[in-house]
Order: sequence, then C-alpha cells, then structure tokens
Amino acid sequence: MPELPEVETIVRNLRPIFEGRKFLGGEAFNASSFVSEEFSFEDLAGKKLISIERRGKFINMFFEDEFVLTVHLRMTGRLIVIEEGGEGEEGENPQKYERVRLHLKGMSLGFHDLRKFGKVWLNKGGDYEEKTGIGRLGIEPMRREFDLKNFEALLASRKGNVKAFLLDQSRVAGIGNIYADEALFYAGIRPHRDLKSLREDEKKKLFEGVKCSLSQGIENCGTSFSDFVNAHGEKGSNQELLFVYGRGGKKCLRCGGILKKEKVAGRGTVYCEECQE
DNA sequence: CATCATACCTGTTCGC
DNA sequence: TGCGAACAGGTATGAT
Repeated sequence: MPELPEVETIVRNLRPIFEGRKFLGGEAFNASSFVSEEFSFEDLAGKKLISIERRGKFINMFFEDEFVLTVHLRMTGRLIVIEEGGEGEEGENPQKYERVRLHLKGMSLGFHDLRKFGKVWLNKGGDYEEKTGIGRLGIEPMRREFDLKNFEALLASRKGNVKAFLLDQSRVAGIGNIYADEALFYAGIRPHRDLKSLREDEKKKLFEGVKCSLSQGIENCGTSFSDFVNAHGEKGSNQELLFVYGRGGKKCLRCGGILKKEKVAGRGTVYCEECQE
C-alpha cells in the first residue's frame, strides 16, 4: 500500500530526525526481514547517517564509508520513530509486528511489518542498487526529466493494458494500485484499454493524471486506507480525496453512476463506466 | 527478451 | 453464528 507519496512522506519525516546521527547498532527480530550478504550491524556501528533519499518506493539511508541501508515497505511495512528512553527503546521487547530495529544516537527506528513482505538491506558501495532491485526501476515521475515526450516513449515500450503499464516499476517508478486507478480516472481511460489504442489526447491526459494524483498524494501526506502511517504514527489525509480507489459499488463523485470493481492486471481495480472509456 | 501468473504472509471481510 | 474462502497488493520468480 505505501506508494510513492506515502514513502515520500515518510522520508520527509525521517530526514530532520535522523540525518547526522551516528549508528549504534541494530537487531533483526525476523531473519527474512533483514538481508545482508556481507555485512552486519556491527560493521555499521559508529558510522554517521549522511542522508535519506527515496527512489521509487524504496528508502535509502546513506552512511559514511559508503554503507547504505535500504528499506522497502511492500504492503504493510511501517517505520516508526522511537524516542530515546521512550516505550520500546533498547532493552524492551520488540512490539508485535516489529521485525527490525535500528539504534542511532539518541533515537531509534522500528521497522514493523505484519505480513513480512518488506525488507531492510545493508550494503556497502555502489552495488546496492543491483542487490535491492533499485537498479531495475524506471523514471522518477516527480522529477523534471519526466516529461510528456519520454512518457509517450515509455508507453510505446510496453504491450498489454494501461493498468499493467502504470504498475510496471521498470517504466515509471513509484505508482501502485491507488494512484494507478486515480490517474486513470483523471484521464478518463478504462484500465483494460490496450496501450496501442490510446489516442494522443489520452496519452497527454494520462501523463497529467500520473503527475496530479501523485503530487496531490504528497501534498496531503499520503493515503491512509488501512496500514499507512507516517514515521510518527500519524495518518495522511489523501484518502478523503480519492475518486475511485476503495470506492467500488459506490457512486461516482463526478457523474453519480455506480463505480465498477473488477480484477485487471491481477489487481482489484475500480473505475467508472460513464467517465472512463 | 517480454509478459503473465503465482508465491510470499497474515489479518480482515465475505459468503454460505 | 461459525467457518473456510477470498481478498488486500509490491515485487521476485518461474512459466510461457
């Protein structure tokens, strides 16, 4: 569920709290949640956290000496700030779904993940992108290099339906099920439409829909449908502004018709038969 | 190589 | 009401 806007919200929370702090140690409460082929938390001890950046739905924490901690929340992952001396600090037992805990000087960070799909990787040097899957990501849709021209080139690079295209992280990075459905509603395009069938005006509208739905999500600190909370455990408000996601069977906010829900590209997909063609 | 379906998990919701 | 089935969905992997 955390998609680009939710991950961006978390990164913006974490930066002022953790950047500049020294890593002290870490614990993995679930072996499969922490991936490190060559290094342990002890190797990272004493290194200062230089910066925290988002790439697609991944979070990278860059430390001194080229160490990189990478986090992917997948569906139910959360990063929760634990203040020094507060509940859950060092010495306390892990919380129910806490899988990894990172201790920095004066402040700790808990990685919680009910379904254990998410991961924390520890790497050193430039190959962290290959080790984590970041290397396969496509363009960043909130950066300047994402323009209509290369969006159209990406559309032409793939076959199949437009929903599968939007979910394909190797084309445009960071879109998930929520923002894919919202972008398609914005553009007035049905999710099953074959990419080859898109007209020029529809491509342009879809490009705008991707940018608008993502930037609105960021502005509102993410969509908290079920799991998402920011690093302080607070919910975002974008769920109040969604047109289609999670609204199957309800009235379309634009035309009043009943929204359809069906499976497209293997995902629950909501759209309006009236407003999308 | 590209695309598609499935596995990975566990709590919640749905249908009988 | 109870219980099992279906669902939630991001990505790696295997199948096609």
